[in-house]
Amino acid sequence: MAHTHSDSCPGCEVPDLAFAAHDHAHCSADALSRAEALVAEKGLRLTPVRRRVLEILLEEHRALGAYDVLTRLAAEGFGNQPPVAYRALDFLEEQGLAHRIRRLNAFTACMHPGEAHAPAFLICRGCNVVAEAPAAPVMAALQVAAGQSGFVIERSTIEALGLCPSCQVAA
Amino acid sequence: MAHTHSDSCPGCEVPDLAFAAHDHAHCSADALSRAEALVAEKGLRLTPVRRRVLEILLEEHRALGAYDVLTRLAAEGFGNQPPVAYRALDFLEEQGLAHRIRRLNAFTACMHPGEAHAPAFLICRGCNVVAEAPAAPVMAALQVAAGQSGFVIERSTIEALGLCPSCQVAA
DNA sequence: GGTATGATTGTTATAGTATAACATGTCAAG
DNA sequence: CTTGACATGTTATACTATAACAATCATACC
Repeated sequence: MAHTHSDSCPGCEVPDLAFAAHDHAHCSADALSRAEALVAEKGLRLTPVRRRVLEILLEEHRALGAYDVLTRLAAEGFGNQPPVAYRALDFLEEQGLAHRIRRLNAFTACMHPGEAHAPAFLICRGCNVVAEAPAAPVMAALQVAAGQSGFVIERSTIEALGLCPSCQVAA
Repeated sequence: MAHTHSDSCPGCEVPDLAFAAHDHAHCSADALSRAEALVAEKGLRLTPVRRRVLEILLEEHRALGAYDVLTRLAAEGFGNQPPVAYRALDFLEEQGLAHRIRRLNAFTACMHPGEAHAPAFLICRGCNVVAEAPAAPVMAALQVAAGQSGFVIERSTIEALGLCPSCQVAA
């Protein structure tokens, strides 16, 4: 691993790196190496398709549709049928290396793989950037609301649509 | 309006009525009359299709897919093409009379129309019941998380998948 | 090395969700 | 009674996702 997530990564202390100027090459190389470590640790395989899909997602802080990913895979000689993309995306999601953005029917790379997190997403409708926000307090509040009626949460979806700082200025 | 939401409705004080035994005929008649009042207030029309779609959603505390709704509409002599259902559902959602449950690609009637609320949903994977939970604290936490990076939230999706009390016992 | 085993990928086919675009009909204001 | 806005119906199509099976690859074991 390049670092322990708090040192030497400009912006990693900031809740949502994605909206701020940052060394993107660094932040995605970092996520990739963490991904490899995590998968190896679990005895699973980051095969070429899976790895390439993760790289594709890491290339941007936007969410990509399964068919967007598929198109790029096909152009590189991988299979060109939907299951090829969906299976890799599902694998990445199960391993916590990518997240599904339900509002967009799309997927985005996880920027904090390995750290336990039920993430919250900030989706800018101006530039389409998707940022992961610190969700612990949000989850806590949701747990309280659910607990009042004895409901037990297994998975949760927390997404906010709005405008990032830059796009507010533009508007 | 049958009541002001805090009096005489057994369960209306409970955060999520849906999982508890309650007078469903009452709670849905109530939501319907509130819906009519709200729409009239805005100078809009609760046409037969729209009204019927709302009634269909109110018949259960589950989320129905657009095509489920469409099937029932068609059986009653309304149009049988997707836009008929989607337009009514979109209208209801815009007016805050129904909500889209993104995890399920489905829609559910709003149980608290008129009260300002960015709702949170508890979705039971056992019995498929969907309950609206008090979301103010959740939204507040989300606002804080977003505010840390200057992101302005316009709409949000908060959904939890899990098990309701009854289904926990069953499992 | 050979081979059984399970995981992964490729492919075909189809299911499920949603919207664009245009024609027709309805209603209320003038 | 006509105009204009809104609502509905219809055709066609786009987008998203999965089931089912075949072929391939990797690994562990003999």
